[in-house]
Amino acid sequence: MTVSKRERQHAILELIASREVASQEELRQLLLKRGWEVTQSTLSRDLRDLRIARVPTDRGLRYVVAEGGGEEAARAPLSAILPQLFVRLDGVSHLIVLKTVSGGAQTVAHALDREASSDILGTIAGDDTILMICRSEQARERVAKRLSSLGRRP
Amino acid sequence: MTVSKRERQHAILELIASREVASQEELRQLLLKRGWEVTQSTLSRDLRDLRIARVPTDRGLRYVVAEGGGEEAARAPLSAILPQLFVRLDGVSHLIVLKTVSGGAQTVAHALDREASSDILGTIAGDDTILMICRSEQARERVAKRLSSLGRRP
DNA sequence: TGCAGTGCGGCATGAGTATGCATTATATGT
DNA sequence: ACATATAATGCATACTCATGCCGCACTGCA
Repeated sequence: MTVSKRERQHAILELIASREVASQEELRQLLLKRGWEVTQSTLSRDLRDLRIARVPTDRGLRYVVAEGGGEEAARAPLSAILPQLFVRLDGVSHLIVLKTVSGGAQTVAHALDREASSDILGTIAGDDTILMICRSEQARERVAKRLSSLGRRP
Repeated sequence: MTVSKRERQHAILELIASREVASQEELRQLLLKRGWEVTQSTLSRDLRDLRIARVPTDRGLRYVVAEGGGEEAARAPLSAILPQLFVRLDGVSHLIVLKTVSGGAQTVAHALDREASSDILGTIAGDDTILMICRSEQARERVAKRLSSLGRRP
């Protein structure tokens, strides 16, 4: 019964939103009172589907709906995404400006951040442009060289 | 060593912010590589202190920093929000790059703007990174010093 | 009507986390 | 410096959650 699953998950969302639920067993009891009889296993899967997490609060662990409906951006390595998204690159002083295809900046910036290069202090991304702050001009040259070659499609 | 606890929790914050961590055991291994040797118990407590939760994502369960007060934090002074959101800071020339937990950059940037320091020409914030343009290198040093101490959690 | 395909959900159990208790380190008062 | 109060942490274990496997219900199709 697909309908019952949907309704149950809906009930779960309402419960989580309206009270403090600390465990799946507690949630199970609450659902029981409303006529839903399920096992902890099912709740574990429901909570996964609904992206509901158990977060530490002042009053202990509580289930809450994870924000942002979950993060975006595939966690692919730079080498995998850059050839697809790279447009061009330029630099001056400690700075590099990297252009990507429209909407690609955040993805590339995250990939860059994940590499945690000491040459790069940080990145700031808009929609299709990334500003990278490098530790020095030498660092900038190294980074620019590497990104250029990575960005060059295979 | 009280200091070590603070530093360790800071390291955890950075790790969580920059990689996908699926379990406390995995986190323990990562910390080991950086010279921190602790048990899972301690990590459980650290994660509680830092309000880091394990949320379901497309790629499985991952630890993420739970969002702080949100609206509430929006008007709080820098000294109140920075300890919660600060990850690390670095600077070069006239620039400071401040890393925050995911989604924290806008909040911190607003707080910075509200302080209207003449040392800072302006700020640009992405999702988890803020670029601050300072009036001079001396100004940069002053600001960096202050932010570092504010960011150091109590 | 019979059969393959798909999804849901229980059961059992392993994976993963939280915590009471005891110990050791650190801070505070005299 | 010594004694006492507090905080930090490890250990062992109870608690809680995630998941492989299996059966059942339903669907589409020949």
